[in-house]
Amino acid sequence: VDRCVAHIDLDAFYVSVELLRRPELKGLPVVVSGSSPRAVVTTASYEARKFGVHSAIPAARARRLCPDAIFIPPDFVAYREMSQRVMALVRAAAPTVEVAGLDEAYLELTGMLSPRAEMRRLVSAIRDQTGLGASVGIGPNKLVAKVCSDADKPAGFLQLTSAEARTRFGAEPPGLVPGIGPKTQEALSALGIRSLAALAQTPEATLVERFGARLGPYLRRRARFEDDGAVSSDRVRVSESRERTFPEDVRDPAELERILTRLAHMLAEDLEQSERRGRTVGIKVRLDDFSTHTRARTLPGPINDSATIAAVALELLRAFAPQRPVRLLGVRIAGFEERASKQAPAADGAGKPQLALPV
DNA sequence: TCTGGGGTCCTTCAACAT
DNA sequence: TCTGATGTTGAAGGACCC
Repeated sequence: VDRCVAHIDLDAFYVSVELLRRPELKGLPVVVSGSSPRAVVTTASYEARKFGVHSAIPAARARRLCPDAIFIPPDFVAYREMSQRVMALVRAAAPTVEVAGLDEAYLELTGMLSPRAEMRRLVSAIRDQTGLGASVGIGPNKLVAKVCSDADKPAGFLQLTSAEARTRFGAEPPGLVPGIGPKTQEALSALGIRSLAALAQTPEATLVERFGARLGPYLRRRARFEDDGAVSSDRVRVSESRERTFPEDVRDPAELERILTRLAHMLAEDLEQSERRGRTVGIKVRLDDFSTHTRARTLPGPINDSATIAAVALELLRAFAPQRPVRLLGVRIAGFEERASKQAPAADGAGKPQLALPV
């Protein structure tokens, strides 16, 4: 049975939602980002990208790169609402859909007579009913589908086999492929491996030696565009957190405790509303040198009240007693109790190893 | 000049159980 | 009883993703 998977990705999603409300900005460089001195760009319009403004760069740098850009603060409520409208259309197009963020989804199309036509219809439906543009990739697995949707945007539509993907992207750096980030790419480069083709041809033993028994073979499979990961609808949240980066580092312990208490309340509010309880409460502390530290404690039973979360979090913070100015503080809960579950068979599709690479 | 917020999952290590 | 292999849990740190 030949698999067929599609990946659909909304083009410049946040910016596009903003342009629906403010069409007079169409054609201009538009950037969605927070305004704090430490904010980063969440999305840039294609006009802004010409100036080198991309997601994840500091907003201050974006302003220098493109002083004429229109900066708009993010409105996640609007994006979530629009995302739900789009995903309803996506789910109507295939029985198995994996939503992978507000602006993208995988569709299992195996066995479908005309996947291309179906995806064309879906893109049209999204455009007609929401005004948003989307790019589509189709392939024998999620990896090929994802790389294809990315390669051709905006308004892309690309279908490749694994062999075709190897040919087309062989000269690209390994980081083109999802799952190979900056650290891994750097480690590969140190081995002289600077392209997907080179990675695909590297003996497995070499990669195992450097990256371990799981990550090594995984990297080689990625470069060969092999992927047996399942398109899985029902994914359950494993943890939930609230965190804040301060405009300026905070040293005062009392101030940190007030902030942590507030974060605990925000987290608890959500948990109580959705009637979820967890056993593990943790904190996250990022210091001025950007080192990140976490501390956690598992309680005898599940809880979700703000008093308990705050109490545990404060204890953890006092025990950690940061010795440097703090840039970010967060609180997290995990270990949720089973939800009145219709047990799923946990049909795992091959894990995705990721490894810490010293140096 | 730095580097958000919300997540997932992997690895390592220690403690403990079998 | 001692020792080793092996599994489970929890904690901490990281890599990576959108």
